[in-house]
Order: sequence, then C-alpha cells, then structure tokens
Amino acid sequence: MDRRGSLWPEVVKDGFGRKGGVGALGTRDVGREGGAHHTMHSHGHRKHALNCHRMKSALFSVLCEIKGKTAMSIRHQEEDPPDAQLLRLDNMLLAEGVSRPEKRGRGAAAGATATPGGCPNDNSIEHSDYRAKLSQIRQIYHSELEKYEQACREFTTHVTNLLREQSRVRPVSSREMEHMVGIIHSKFSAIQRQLKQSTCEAVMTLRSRLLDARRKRRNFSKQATEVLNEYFYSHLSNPYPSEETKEELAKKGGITVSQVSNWFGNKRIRYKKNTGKFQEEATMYTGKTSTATMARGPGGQASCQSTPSPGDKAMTLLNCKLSGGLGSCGPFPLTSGGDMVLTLRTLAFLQPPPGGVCLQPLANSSWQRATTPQPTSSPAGDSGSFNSDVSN
DNA sequence: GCACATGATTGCAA
DNA sequence: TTGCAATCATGTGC
Repeated sequence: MDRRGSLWPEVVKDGFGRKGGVGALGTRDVGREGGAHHTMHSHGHRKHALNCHRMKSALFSVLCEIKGKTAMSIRHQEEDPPDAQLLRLDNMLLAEGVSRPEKRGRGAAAGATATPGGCPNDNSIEHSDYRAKLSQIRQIYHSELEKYEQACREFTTHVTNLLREQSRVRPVSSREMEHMVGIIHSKFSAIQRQLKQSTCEAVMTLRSRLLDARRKRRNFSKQATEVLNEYFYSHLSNPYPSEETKEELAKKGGITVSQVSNWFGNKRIRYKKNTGKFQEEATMYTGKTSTATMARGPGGQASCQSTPSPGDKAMTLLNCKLSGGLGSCGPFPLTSGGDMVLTLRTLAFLQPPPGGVCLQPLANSSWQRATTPQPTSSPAGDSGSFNSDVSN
C-alpha cells in the first residue's frame, strides 16, 4: 500500500520540475534544502550569495515575465468537472453504511437489512457474517482514509512551506500556491477514489457471497419442522397462524417469522395438492398432539391456539377413515387411549347442534377448496374434498 | 446422477 | 398485505 512513496515524487516533479529556468533553479535549491547532503552552513551561504547577487533584481524581473506566461497554462488546468464516478462511489458507500461511522447494534444491522431481498427479521448466520465482514471493511476503509488525509495534510504543509521559501528567490503568487495545493489534493483524491472503488468492490463481493445468494437454503432443524407440523396438523381446519403465533412458532423452531410464513404457505398448498401423501404425517402429528393433550389433561395447554380443535381432529380422523376405508383406519392407531378419546370427541363434535347450525370448525376448513374448488365427488383415494361432504 | 423433498422467490389477486 | 400458485434452486437419499 505504498502509494505515498510513488505519489510524492510525482507531485514534486509536477509542481517544480516544470520546463524553464525558474522551476529548475527553484527545484534544485529547494531539493537541497530538504536533503541532507549539504550542511546548513553551506546552504545559508548559498542563499545569502544569491540574495546579494548583483544580478538578482534583473533575474527576478525575468522570472516574473516567465511566470506571467506559465500562469496561463495554470488557468487552463483549473476547474475540473465534478467527478460523477466519485459521487457514485460516495453514494454507494453511504448506502452500504461504509461511509458513515459504525454504529452499534441496530445501526450496524441496518445496512444489511436494507438490502434487496433481505429479510428484516433474518438473523441468519449469513447475515451476521455479512455484518461482521462489512464492519471489517468499514474499519479498514476509515483507517486508510484517515491515513491518506493525514498524508495529504502533511504534504500540503510541506509544499506550502517550500513555496514560501521559494518565494524569496522567485515570484510565487498565492494563486500559484493554491494551484499547487489543488494539484496535491487532486492526486490524493485519485488515491481516495481508488480506495473507495476497492471498498465498493469488496462490499459487492461480500454481498454476492453472503446476501444475494438468496436461494441458498438449509433444511430446517427437526425441531423446527416438528413444531410447525404439530401446529399445522392440529389446526388443519384453519392453518393460518396469527402474527403472534408465527412469532411463537418461529421462536420455538429457531427460525424467522417469514420462514414460518413461507413454510405455512408451502405446506398449505402442498397439502391441498396431495392430501393423501400427507396422511401418514397427519396421523403422526395428530396422534402426537392428542397423546400430549391426554398427558397434560384438560386445560393443560396454556394457549388455546396450540390446542387442537375438535374439528381438526375430526377432519384428520375422517381423512384417515376415508382414505383407508370406513371399516379400517389404515395407519391411524386407534388402539391407544388417546385415540379412543379422540374418536369419542370427534363423534361428539360431529353431532349437529340443536339449532342445526353447520359445524363451525369444519366449515373453516374450506381453505382446502377456497381457490381450487373440489368436486363434491372426489376421485378415489383423494380425501381432500371430504370436508364438503361432512359439512354438508 | 437422478428423483424427490423442501425452503425461497415471484407474480398475481383479493 | 396476505395468501395462492407456479417456479426456482438447493438438499437429500438412493
């Protein structure tokens, strides 16, 4: 990263090595002043000799004349157009949260969550990785920027001092000084631009690796799947968890709320498409929950949302019966005490109320035929349309 | 390598 | 905004 080493001589050359006697004389003199080849004594002696030289005034006027000519070229170099690329880089670094100083906690996360396709609730490993690496990039960027700025300040002071020194033997206008400072700044800003560009590239690479790989997925843990399935099958008549429930499920499963939403979206549609395929799973989970309910006893559930509604169980049971034939229950284990209770509850539930009102929870299960209406007589083996049969 | 499972994304409609 | 449906892309078991 030794850009300073290559830049400094370049600027010096650009500033002092210009064609013409003035620059040549000045450079040589100043160069020696800054160097260690000559003693201060001999240096002062030369200066004195120069100032007392009888030709000094004549030489000075010649220098002024030449200066007048070179000033024109200076004028031509002024007023660079604003750098659009630098602006873009600045904007991007600002947007990525690199330009502004690092904030702790939420501030640091903001950069990551503002990304397209990023999930606001996503605390995945990838995102924490991203934030950590972005933080590293930010630190490097700021330390390098600080270094360059300091170097720029030092060098500007250095050159200004040299020019002041030179102004004793040659005409150095304040305009020329400003011009020289401008050159230095432009050189340093070129370096800064390079730094910004590299930083942008690093951020883009990081993003493409960790954030934009949106389709990267990992299967949920067994626990997460179980939590979700338990809820789904125990609320089969209305598998639409509320926001609070989603949060609860997310917490239980160690996943995000949006992942819970995705999962339920996928599950509903896949269950609806192929109910038969999910029979075993349904049986397993409803069996589980009913056993759990039995073990806990009535009222054992803290949340009524987690308690399987009779309608759900009835539906699962009927699903089972219809797919396996009314005489047998296929894989559904009717031998356990819990399932006996379940059957009784189901039968009790299926009793039409005195007012003759339709079975409410089962009516809710119309989600399965909400958008793709199922025919009243379903094909053999497809028990997905039984709800309409029952509720009718 | 293939088929299937599954989480994520996208476009659309209500 | 939410959910559905289709689709994509990756994981997994064989």
